[in-house]
Amino acid sequence: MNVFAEFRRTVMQAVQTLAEQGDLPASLPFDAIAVEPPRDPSHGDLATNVAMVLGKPAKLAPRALAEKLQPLLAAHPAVTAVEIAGPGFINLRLQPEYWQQQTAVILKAGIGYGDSQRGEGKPVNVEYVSANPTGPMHVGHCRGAVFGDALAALLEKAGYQVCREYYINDAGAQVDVLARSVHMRYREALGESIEIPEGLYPGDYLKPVGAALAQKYGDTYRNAPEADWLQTFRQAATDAMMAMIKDDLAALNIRHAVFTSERALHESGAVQQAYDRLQQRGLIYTGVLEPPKGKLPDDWEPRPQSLFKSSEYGDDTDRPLKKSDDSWTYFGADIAYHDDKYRRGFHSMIDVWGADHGGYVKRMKAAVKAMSGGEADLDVKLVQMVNLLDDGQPVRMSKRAGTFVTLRDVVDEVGRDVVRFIMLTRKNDAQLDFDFKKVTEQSKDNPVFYVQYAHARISSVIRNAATELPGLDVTDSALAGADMGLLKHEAELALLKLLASWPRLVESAADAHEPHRVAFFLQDVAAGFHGLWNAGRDDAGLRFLLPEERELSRARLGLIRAVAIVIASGLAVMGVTPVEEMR
RNA sequence: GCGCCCUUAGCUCAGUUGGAUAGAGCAGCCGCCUUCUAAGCGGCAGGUCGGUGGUUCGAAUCCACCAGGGCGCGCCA
Repeated sequence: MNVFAEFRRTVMQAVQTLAEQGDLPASLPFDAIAVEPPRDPSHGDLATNVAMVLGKPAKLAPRALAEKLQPLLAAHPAVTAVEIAGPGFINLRLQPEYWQQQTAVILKAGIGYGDSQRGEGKPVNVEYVSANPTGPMHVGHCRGAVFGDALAALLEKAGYQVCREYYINDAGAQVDVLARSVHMRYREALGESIEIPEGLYPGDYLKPVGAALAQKYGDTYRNAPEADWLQTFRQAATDAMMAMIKDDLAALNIRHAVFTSERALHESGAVQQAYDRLQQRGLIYTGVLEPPKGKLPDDWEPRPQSLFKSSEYGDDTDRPLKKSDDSWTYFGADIAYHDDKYRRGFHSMIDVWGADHGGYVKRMKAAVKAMSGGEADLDVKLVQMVNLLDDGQPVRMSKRAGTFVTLRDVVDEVGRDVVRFIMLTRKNDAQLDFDFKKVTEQSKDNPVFYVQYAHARISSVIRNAATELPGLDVTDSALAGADMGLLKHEAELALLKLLASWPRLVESAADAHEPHRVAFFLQDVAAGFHGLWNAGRDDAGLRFLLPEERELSRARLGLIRAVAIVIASGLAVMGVTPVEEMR
């Protein structure tokens, strides 16, 4: 249950009632009506802009409209006061009982608290990572991986049916380079002493792939022409690389449901079919592109190519689907891939890309719009760079010097939960510093620690309850039966109100495709809890465990368990495991 | 030259999709441990929301132009 959504319905019903009485025009637009927590808590529990939004269409001054609504809203049993403020805000105050009972709601819902039906089970496709299958994942892939996975979890919590998907770029020239690199390792495994030429992949991770091929084929392909072995080696190599990548992702607890191969799209004819469909719509022509502005390549010359009219769908220029030698461009295949998603029933697609692909966004959105006749929507989330630091000093990375930082290095160094949490502490389009020293520091500078510490403290209190209050049933279902009316302190009520806004946050974060909001929300919740904890130091009457007052203790244990549940629920979206104790 | 993103406290960043007096952490200053983990908490101070116009009841948020920073810019992937 979402408090704000519930009262939004109450507000709309009040407007409806006035309309039926003839006091307001019928069919007023409800879309812009919002019921929110007011920024300043002294304004009350809930604030609505209804009078200001409907003032103009109803041809009434906002404050006059608010006055008409006032008695209707005051009739709600939980409402204790309806105040009109400023330009026409309506502020509602609710009975403390209303908030107090949210404790039991949370305890009963458990980790599923905040689950929403906002998505109505609609399918959403989230494509993320999609690192080229040419080597292990490096730290640069990490943020997109975590972001995409958390976004997928967030959308699931908001009631969407989510497909986590990975696009394998196994058709370009880079996988041929991979195959040649593996052939070198194959020869090496057969006893040759080799030197990896410039332009091939030098990494040691290809040695076992070469060795396996040597085992399997002996020296069959040792001196054979490339045409004999390229396909076989390419397949073996990309399979091995994908296995390695899946392994790296598993270290982050990331598992995609669908892997789509670019090569398979070519081989099945899907690329050609997508091309044909666009051609039938008259969106393809043969033309010559303008030379690129700024830096003109030395060897630039005008050549006719197959172009897609992406400029008709918001792109800056038309884009090539085929190269001048008539082979497919990457974009050509990517259109087929998105067409394939659309045909699998996804009218809502999200792609998570690195920021260096920003120049590609417009054409891909244009393609999705064109293919689906405007039915499907693509949102591209660009994930900015991560600056790796160690105690404030930039970590220099160089493949040649062997200081290349892989995803696995980072996870091994600081742990999966830390990586996942930190990667979500910035909005996706802002750069992020990742400091090995700071992220493992146990202080409130470190948001992972701060939130985990709150959860651990609550677990500690529950453990201590056994000795302080012998015989007390501290299961959630038992605590839900406590007299929550005893939670009267201002700080307790403030914390309860914050917890009750979790379902609303899930929905707004899911709408905006912004999982980082969960991380910030959890820091607020943790701060509220730590504050309450310390209030018990100044005033012993505010402690959670009071042997003399069993019923009050039960209510407070219920409250802090509700805090733990909301933290666990948020961490679940982020893919982080809540801890029971620190170390 | 063009496109996209960014610009909020000394620093790092939020800002509930246009709401009321713009928030948090760090750094600075002042307090709080015989009590459930002080690994924490409370308080003070700190702002022309890059700039100028516009849209409206109302703008950090939307639009236009300008300035600064980042990324990208024929067939690469």
